[in-house]
Amino acid sequence: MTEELPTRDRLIQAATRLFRQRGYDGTGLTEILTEAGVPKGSLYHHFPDGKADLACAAADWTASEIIRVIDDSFRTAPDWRHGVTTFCYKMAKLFDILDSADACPIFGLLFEGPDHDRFRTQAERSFDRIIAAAARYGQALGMAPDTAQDAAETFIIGFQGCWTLARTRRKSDILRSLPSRLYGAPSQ
Amino acid sequence: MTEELPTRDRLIQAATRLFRQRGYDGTGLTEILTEAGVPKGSLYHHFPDGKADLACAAADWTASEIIRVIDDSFRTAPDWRHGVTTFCYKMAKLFDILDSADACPIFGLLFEGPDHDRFRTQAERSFDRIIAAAARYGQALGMAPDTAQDAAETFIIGFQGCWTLARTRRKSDILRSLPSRLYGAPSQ
DNA sequence: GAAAGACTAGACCGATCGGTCTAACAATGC
DNA sequence: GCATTGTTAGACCGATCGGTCTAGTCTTTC
Repeated sequence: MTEELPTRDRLIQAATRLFRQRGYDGTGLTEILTEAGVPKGSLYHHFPDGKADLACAAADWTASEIIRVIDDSFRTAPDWRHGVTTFCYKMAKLFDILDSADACPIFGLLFEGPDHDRFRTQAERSFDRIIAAAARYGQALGMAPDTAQDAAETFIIGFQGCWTLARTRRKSDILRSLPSRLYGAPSQ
Repeated sequence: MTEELPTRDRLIQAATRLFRQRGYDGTGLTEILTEAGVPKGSLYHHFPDGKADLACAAADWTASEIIRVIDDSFRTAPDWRHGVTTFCYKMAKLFDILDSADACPIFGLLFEGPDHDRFRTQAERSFDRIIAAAARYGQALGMAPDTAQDAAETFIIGFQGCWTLARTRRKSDILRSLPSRLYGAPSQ
């Protein structure tokens, strides 16, 4: 018996994939429904506010996935740099596996969408969750709370910038270059 | 006599503004035309491929504007860090003047649009122009060519990441924090 | 002044858009 | 078996979408 995802999850995952490729406004509900194999009535049942609800769920889900990669990368890391490096290598691998033209739905939410403030708040929450997850590992590795928070922010800022440039150039090596950019910066 | 912009420029600037706020797919031609005060026939005259042409022109124009800020920031800078710092302060000021929810159209192009590869190529070109402009100042300040290129990439990667987080949090201070993140990184 | 090219103007078009809504089916509890 | 709740199903709707196209005006050249 094939493991079948609940309807709601099928919608979220289909939406995540399509929002990644086309952005929020560039993705029509019909495409999502077709990919998820779900009728329209079900969409509004599970997400009463429709497309916007779905987008926020997609961002939450994506943040959770990224946090999972952070967990896998930092759990056994001997130091911060090692954790960051492992994360970048894992994400670079994902980048190669997925179509490299795909964006992250969290970023996409920032740039578009009718309900501007809602999306910005959702993006903020998603970023904050990711940064907090990384900061916890910073602390576990011996950093003071403020230092860990700063390090985590810088890491995620840099990662996000690298992801964007990597997508532009279609080169996952840019993701792998993040640790040396942050921790082996050129001297003045 | 009021200085009146040529039609083409009016279209580009209106598009730049609206793409920034709403993204490519979230912005309709009617809105652009209304804001620019230009009829539809003119749009297709100046931009035969329509909306996509206009988006690419908007990205080019935006890159030129960013390069202008780089020029203003680095022209009299005594060292690299000083140039980066000035740039960040100028952009933070712009961030406060403009609606902070606005994105940069270059980023927007990456996440959406029907003609995917064209937009990616355009974004690549725009980013490369910006990075090259910064790298030239790195060299003028005494860096070896490779080092200057790396420093410029890291700077733009970091800036772009900071811009995104600043937008999420509606705090221009994140932009101002970039130099200390890059050049005063926490030690391991 | 006429011709050609550049540019403006806006009606029209088929397609897609996201949301609404009614009907039907499935699951659970009594 | 019936009632209630949860969930699926898809037709329908008005609005918006970007592009096409014809007609008109303006500018330049001969």
